[in-house]
Amino acid sequence: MNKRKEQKLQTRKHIVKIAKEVFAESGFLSTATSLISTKAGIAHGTLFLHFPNKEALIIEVLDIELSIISSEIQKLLEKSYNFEQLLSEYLELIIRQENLFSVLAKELPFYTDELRRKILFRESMIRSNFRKALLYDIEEREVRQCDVNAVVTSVFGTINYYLSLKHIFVSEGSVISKFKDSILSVCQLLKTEKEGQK
Amino acid sequence: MNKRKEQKLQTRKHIVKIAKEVFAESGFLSTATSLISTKAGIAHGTLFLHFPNKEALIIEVLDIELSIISSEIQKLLEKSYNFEQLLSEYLELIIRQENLFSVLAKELPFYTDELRRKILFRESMIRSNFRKALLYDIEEREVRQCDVNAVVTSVFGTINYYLSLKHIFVSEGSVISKFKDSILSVCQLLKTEKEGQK
DNA sequence: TAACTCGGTGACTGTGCACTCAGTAAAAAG
DNA sequence: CTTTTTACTGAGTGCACAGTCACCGAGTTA
Repeated sequence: MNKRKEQKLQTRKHIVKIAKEVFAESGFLSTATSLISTKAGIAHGTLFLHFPNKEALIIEVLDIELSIISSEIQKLLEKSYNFEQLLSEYLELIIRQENLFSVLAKELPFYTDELRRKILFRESMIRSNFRKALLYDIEEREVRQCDVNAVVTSVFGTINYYLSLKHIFVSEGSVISKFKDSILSVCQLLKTEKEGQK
Repeated sequence: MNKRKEQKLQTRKHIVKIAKEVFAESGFLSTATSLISTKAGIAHGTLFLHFPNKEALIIEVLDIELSIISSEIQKLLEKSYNFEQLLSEYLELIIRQENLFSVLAKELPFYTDELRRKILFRESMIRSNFRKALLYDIEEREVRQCDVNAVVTSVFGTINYYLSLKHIFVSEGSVISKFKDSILSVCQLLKTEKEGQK
């Protein structure tokens, strides 16, 4: 009862590890399960012994990735930055996992409801933190009055745009790195005139 | 030599007409050619008699649609609006063809180079007009100094975001209608303090 | 009218894919 | 040692889809 369970667990872990790599490289939707099994050095059937179907594997991988991201975000928030610094740090976080973020941005419209809900749920939590930061900045008179929701959506939309068309904007390396300053430049518009007018 | 050519032309036109409808409804990528032939009331093979492959049909349909959009944009430009009005009119234009725009926003990352180039070429022309309008506004002191490119990309990114996730934001009807005011609210940030501070 | 042309047909082919299942060998249980 | 359990195998199945081709029949030409 020991050696077998141990082995099975190892195989499962190994599948998840390889799947994570392959998915981040080629996307969840267009990656064939047979590719994962080949890369993992196991039979195709073995995959479906550990996961009832492809989607279950995707969900497993995604849950792991999303919780890692969430905990990183949490760390950022504890430093209680203002909007601009929060955005800057968030962009750095994306850069570190840009392949995955890019895949999600591209494929999100085509996911099943469950997958999409998971992703959008995390995103909405992150957004609410950005809203809070912005509202605080406004109270502190660091930032002009504005439609907080509109600003946050605009920022997320812009990031999403760069990520989903990543391979058009850069042939290799990070899009977000390349356009970080451009994305952050919106913050200048937000600032009250005294500092913003440059 | 007459009746046949006539008939052939009619069939071709009919295919394009039906394809336009089905593609706008279900997207270029996920629409099966067999569905188009069924809806058009012709044999599956007939389709490949008029078009060498699926992509050729897509290109035909897309070229027609894009040129219609281009000419509409041209009309807008002749009225030489400022940035805010131009954006407002552009959003109205999108609303009129929102299904098509939504499909393009979603699928763009997955198109072949040729298809993508066609779409991005039109888009880049439209963007350059937005840049011009914004630069003019800045000269006229209607608008603050800002990173023109960043602002335009941000606006297009936001629109793209709403379009690509349309079915999440609204169950039916137009997303852009719903969020038009929100998208336009960025223009308030652009305005010089005298008017913008509200 | 006979011979030929050609637009249209739809069953068929090939491909890529998720998922299955009878069989195997090694571990666990008796 | 024998029986049972089980992780794993990989050829096979079913499906969706783009694209093909031998054939048909109406239109055109001689």
